[in-house]
Amino acid sequence: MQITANKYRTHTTSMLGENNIGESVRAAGWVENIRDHGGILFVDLRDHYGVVQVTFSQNAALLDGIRKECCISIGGEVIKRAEETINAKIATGTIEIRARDLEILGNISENLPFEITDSKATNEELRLRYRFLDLRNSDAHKAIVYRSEVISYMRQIMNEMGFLELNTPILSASSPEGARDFLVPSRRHHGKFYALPQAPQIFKQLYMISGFDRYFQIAPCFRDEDARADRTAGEFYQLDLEMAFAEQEDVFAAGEAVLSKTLEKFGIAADSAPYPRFTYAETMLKYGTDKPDLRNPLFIIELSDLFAGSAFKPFADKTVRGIRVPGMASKSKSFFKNMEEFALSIGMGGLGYVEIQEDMSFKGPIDKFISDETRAELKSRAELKPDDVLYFIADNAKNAANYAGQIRAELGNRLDLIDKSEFKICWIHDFPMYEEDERGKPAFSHNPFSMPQGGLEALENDPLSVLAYQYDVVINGVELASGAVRNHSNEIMVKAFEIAGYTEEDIKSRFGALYGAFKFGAPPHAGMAYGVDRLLMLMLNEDSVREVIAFPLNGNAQDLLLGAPSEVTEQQLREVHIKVREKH
RNA sequence: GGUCCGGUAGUUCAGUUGGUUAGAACGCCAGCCUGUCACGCUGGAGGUCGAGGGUUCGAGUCCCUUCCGGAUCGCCA
Repeated sequence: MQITANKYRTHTTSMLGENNIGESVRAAGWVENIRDHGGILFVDLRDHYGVVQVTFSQNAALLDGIRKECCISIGGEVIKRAEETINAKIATGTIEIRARDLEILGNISENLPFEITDSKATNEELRLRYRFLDLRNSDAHKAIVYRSEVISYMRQIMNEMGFLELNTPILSASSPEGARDFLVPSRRHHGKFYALPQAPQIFKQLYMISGFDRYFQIAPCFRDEDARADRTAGEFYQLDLEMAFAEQEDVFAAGEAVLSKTLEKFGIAADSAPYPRFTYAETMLKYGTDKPDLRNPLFIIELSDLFAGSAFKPFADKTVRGIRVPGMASKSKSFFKNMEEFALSIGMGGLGYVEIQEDMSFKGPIDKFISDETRAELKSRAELKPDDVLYFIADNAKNAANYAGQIRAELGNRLDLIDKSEFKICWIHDFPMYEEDERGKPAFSHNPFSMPQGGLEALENDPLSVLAYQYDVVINGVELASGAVRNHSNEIMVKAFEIAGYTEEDIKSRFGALYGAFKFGAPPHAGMAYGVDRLLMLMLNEDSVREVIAFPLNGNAQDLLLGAPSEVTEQQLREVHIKVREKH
């Protein structure tokens, strides 16, 4: 990190070391702490790169009025520290600067709203209001540097793989499908609006149709939907990629390459590629979710057939799933009671279980409803061993998988079965093209632009049985990427939309750009997009995406630092032909 | 919009069955201290207990309303 020496500094803290001993240097940064020992005072001077200790003795008056977090420039001599005063915790710990002069560069800092060295302990609202102070904290600061380095490396990998970084418009058209758009009123076109892109989807497909072979972009995406811990309000970044003349396997290979190389480069111990794959149907049965946390060793098994005509009403003719929990029978009564309470809290009717005794007999309230034959089948199917517990989840076909998934996740947490240091990656593929909506009609379940497996002919079958070339990457239960082989044929597009209740005219009016472009020869193409913020969150083992974004909106989609969203002047509103209605 | 949890000093929190002047730690201010690096020691300032209303002899504590924050469901093709 070389800098040009100027009146503020000759060295950054990272440039200072034992080879500077005896030199006259100048450093600039912020006062992290002042330790006053009477005859000698120590100042920790922090810059972007690190910290160096500065000492004052006879010239202590230089520090009059100086407070923590003042921005200063210090001139002085680099001194080797005595052996017993070396601080191994900092990179510059074997030296210090004996101050000769001091210049205050900005205002004297006011009392701080929170301690910089411990800012993460403060509530998030206050941190975001003073984010420029929060980001002085070395961990928060490093997260932003790390973000820059990771993104930069991903760019490098994508370039090496022959992808071109191509930009797409920010002011674009509102799309009727998907998330709520952020709208931008037009001044020149009365009553009309731009929309910020939810994703560069249409444009990257248009790039393919334009003959560009491989596209990528670190793309900002905007969605006016409520935030979550793993989902920022308003905007987020994707590593978006698209490939022409590509099949699903080509995207898997490219997607695995960029992810595994990035994880390796940054020292994350993760599964190496190729990543395990699960079809949507498999993961819904085995893990009860389409974003399984594979760190949790528990899994779900199908038991419905064993209880088809059962005397036990709650199981009879229901979808019944089981979860074997090894070696858990010794758990306290309250543990089982609390699990049942959890089950009720998520809407389940109850949560049955049996404990497996030493002699392999079952114990538990519902054992009396289980026949010897069923008991034997359960033992073999669940591979039961003494001291195991077998949980039963029974409900209608629609809810059973979801409930079983939640029970699996809850057991994993309560029994502390999840190794937080692990990084478990998988593909989920073969998503259904359609699902039933509230009225029992087929609706697109994910992306209407995906290619149905089997093409036009497959669309003649029961819509709910049609699979799409649609896939996700999941890490530790977080949906990290999503992608698809795109439909590139108008014939299939018309048919696919017809099933979901749209006419050809609907397509022309709503998705006219793609429909019109397909008419002139579109290449088969496929792609995917990684959530950059989520990936960084996982790599840094943070619980919230907001930790890896320099200036995130808060949970209510507000920027407390700049005060967005804000009211605007009447003049501004007039220019864009907007009248704000009274709130009621 | 629903559900759950929370709001007490600058910050993080404690506060018992409703009962004296609402506490601790860190930070801040003053004094002392020449080797600390979470410096130490002594002293001090700092509170509309989110807001409003109610019950009560008495409310941080109980009730109602409301505002704010977090998690979550809805939503996120």
